[in-house]
Amino acid sequence: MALELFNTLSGQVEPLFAADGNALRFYCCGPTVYDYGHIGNFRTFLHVDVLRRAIKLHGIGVHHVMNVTDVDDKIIRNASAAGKPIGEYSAKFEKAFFDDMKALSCETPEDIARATEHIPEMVELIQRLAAEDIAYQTEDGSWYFRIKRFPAYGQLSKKDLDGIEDGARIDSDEYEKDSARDFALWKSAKPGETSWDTAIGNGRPGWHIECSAMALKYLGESFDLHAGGEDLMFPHHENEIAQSEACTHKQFARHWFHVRFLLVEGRKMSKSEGNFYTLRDLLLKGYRASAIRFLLLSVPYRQQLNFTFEGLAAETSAVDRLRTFQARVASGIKDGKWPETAADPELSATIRKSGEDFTAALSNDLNTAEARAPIFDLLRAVNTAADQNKLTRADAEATLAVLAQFDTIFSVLEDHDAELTRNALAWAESEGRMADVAPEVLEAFGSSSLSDVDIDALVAERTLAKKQRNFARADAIRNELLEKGILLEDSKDGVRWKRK
RNA sequence: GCACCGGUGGCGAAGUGGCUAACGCGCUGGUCUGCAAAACCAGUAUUCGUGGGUUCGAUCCCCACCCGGUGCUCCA
Repeated sequence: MALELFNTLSGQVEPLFAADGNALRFYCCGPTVYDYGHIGNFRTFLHVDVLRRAIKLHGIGVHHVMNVTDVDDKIIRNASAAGKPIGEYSAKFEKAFFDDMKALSCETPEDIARATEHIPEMVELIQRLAAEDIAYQTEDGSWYFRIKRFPAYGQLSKKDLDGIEDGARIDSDEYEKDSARDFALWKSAKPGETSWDTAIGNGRPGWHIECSAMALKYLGESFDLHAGGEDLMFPHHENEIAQSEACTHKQFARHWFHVRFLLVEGRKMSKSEGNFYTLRDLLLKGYRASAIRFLLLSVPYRQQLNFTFEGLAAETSAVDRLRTFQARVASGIKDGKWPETAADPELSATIRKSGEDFTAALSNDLNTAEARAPIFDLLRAVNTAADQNKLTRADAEATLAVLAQFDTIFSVLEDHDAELTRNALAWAESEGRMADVAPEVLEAFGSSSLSDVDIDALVAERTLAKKQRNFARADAIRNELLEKGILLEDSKDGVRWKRK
């Protein structure tokens, strides 16, 4: 089934394909590295991750480029406040960003392009625009894009510029622009600010030009898809189109993919609302990275997601159930528990269908909500069969294959959660943020927490007490461990424990 | 103000002009257990914001209204 995706440019769901018949070339607007990434940022990147995984699942290669904006007003402001060069300042948050992406199991793009490493490309682009009289320089040395010279302006965000008042909102240092809507390509150097001395003057790039320059460099003048958060549609992406197409006279990106903003507890996430969360905040509160990923992907990308702590708890349970199920089926194969008899045709068909339904839902404009359903259908059908001793080895293996396919997209079945929480704890320690750590997290993962050896010893003591039918002692140990975040599970194969 | 999106069970959420309105979480009951936990099973919306209309038939189409959210400026 062909992968179909909504295209902001056309306003329609369209088949997605690689124009060169080989790899699908796409660009995603990445982070501005001035602070730690928040869950809103990651909702976008997570859905872009699903997009790239879905493309690959359809047997199409990907060439994914993501930029890192490592120079802009906020970085300059924050770096200067911290008394650091902007490079040192932004490097810290760039590393944090990629660590977070990894924690959320996002695949790494084929190319990561930093703005500061592409100044010559940007300068060249501005020169080409200047040659066509589309870029012009103002008295202070800044360069602007003359929107009047690009009639298609507004095509992506469906804006009719004629209806917008010209002359509104004139910035004090932008008074020289021909039109208030003209946007900056290059900002002339200000005293004390980082700048580059180039053929078009001493200054630094405007925000939009980096993406045009880098996309054209890595993906060519015309490529398949361009992605980002919904807020970037205007003006950022509109400006990218204008700059690039005015220069190349070719269509920039064919397909545009925009991810909607999320709400937190029903409101727009903002620092003033007190509902602003970075990934690290959540990990320190004891929420698992896998549950965060699963929640952020639970609602299709074009739909507003309401991020709540109740939802996070729900997804934690859901991920646990899937993992337990996978372990049950896999260990049964290992132990030779599932007979190698003829498979029940009905069950085999159900297993096959769940895989098909999964890919069909995904092909349908990446309907991640719909794609989850068949996995739980599979879980129920196979568990029931296993309970009734009707699960065969062949069906068990087929089940694992479907789960693996599911996980090529959702990527939540492998459990790295404890390790990721420990990493976050280590970070909090090094940054002096221990006050943000929830007591339970400290209890379960902190330096004073029980070691595996301690736990095993207590578990052994409890098992002995149980054997002696000293249930009071056994229950006391169980409660003691529970208070420290250790959950015991008695099974026929012995006692398992896990950290909550 | 203009524009856009949404309002489906306790919560989240999919979906369709007409079969029993997915799925997850929760809850209730059951199996298991020394008791629990975990796991598993079962049950859990005669109904899809309100009022009209179109239609043989609407949750799904049209109109109006109410509510929530978002964009029009930096933002993923």
